[in-house]
Amino acid sequence: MTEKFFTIGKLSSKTGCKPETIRYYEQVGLLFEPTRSESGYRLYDYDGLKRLNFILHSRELGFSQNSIRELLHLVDKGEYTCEQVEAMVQGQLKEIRLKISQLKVLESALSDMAQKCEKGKTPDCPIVDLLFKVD
Amino acid sequence: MTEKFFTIGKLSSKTGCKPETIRYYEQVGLLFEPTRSESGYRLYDYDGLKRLNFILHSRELGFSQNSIRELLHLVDKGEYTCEQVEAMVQGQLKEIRLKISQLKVLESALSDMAQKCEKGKTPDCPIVDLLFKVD
DNA sequence: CCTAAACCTTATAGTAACTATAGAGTCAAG
DNA sequence: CTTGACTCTATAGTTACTATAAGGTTTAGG
Repeated sequence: MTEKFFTIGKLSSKTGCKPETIRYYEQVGLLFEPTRSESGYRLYDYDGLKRLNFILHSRELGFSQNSIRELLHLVDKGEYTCEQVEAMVQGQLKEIRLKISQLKVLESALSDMAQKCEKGKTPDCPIVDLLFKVD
Repeated sequence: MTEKFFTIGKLSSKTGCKPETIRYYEQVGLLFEPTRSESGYRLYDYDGLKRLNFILHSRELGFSQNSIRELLHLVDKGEYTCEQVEAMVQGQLKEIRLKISQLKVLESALSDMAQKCEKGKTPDCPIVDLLFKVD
C-alpha cells in the first residue's frame, strides 16, 4: 500500500534525480510548488512524479531548459495538439543533426592532423605549427 | 610597414576574437600579460598574436580550456615531443567521437518519436504520453 | 526516553567559457 | 577643443546544474 504523498528523498530515489536538482527545477519554475508538511517538508504526489519524469525524459532527449519549459507550457494549457508537439521534436531533431555534422567536421580535421604526425621524439611537430599559424 | 606593437583592438580585428575574450584569456592565464603603454593600454606583438591564434585554433577543434592549457604548457616548456601532442589530439578525437555517438542515439530516439505522431489536431499525443511515462 | 544518524530546510557560491555592463580614463581627427 | 572611438577595471549575467554552510526534523536503536 503506497502512501499518497512522499518526500523529496523518495521522489529522488523514484526518479534518479537528486533532491538539489528537484528543488532547482521548482526554483526555475519547471515544477510546481508542492504542498508542504507541517514542518515545511516538500510533499509530492503522483502528478508531481509524472511531471518530473516529463522533465527528465525531455532532458534525456537533449531538450534545453527553455524547450522543456515550452513543452510543459503546451501541456499545461491543456489544448496542445499533437502537431505542435511534433514540431518541437522536429526542431530538436534539426539541432541534434546540426551538432552532429559540426562534430563530424571537427572529427575529420582532428584525424587529418593526427595523420600528419610522425610520432617523433623531437619538438618538431606539424600539429603545433598548424595551431600557431597566423591567418 | 607594420608597427611592432598593437593594441587589443588591433589584435581583435587581426584574429576575430573580441577584446573582452582576449582580456579573459589573460585573466585565466592562457595569454601572458602583455607590455603596457604609458597610459596602461595592453600592447601586443607578433608572439602574442601567434599565441592567441594557437588558442583560437585549438578552440575551433573543440579542445576545452583545460586541454588548451595543457597544450600550451607542453609548448611553453619547450621540450614537448610530437608524440605528446599527437596523444592530446587522439584524446580529443575520442571525445568528439563519443559525443557524436551519443547524439546519434538521441537522433534516432527523436526520429522514432516523430514517426509515432499522427499530426492530429487533438490533444491526444503519443509523444506526450511517452514523456510523462513513469519508469 | 534520549541521542545519533539520516533526513529536510534556505541561502549562497561555484562550475565552463565566455558576454555584457557600468563608470571612467585616453587618444586621434576635424 | 571637443567629439567619438578606443581602452581600462570590476562586476554581474548566461546554462543547467552541483556543492556548501548552517540549521531544523524525524526515526531507529539502546
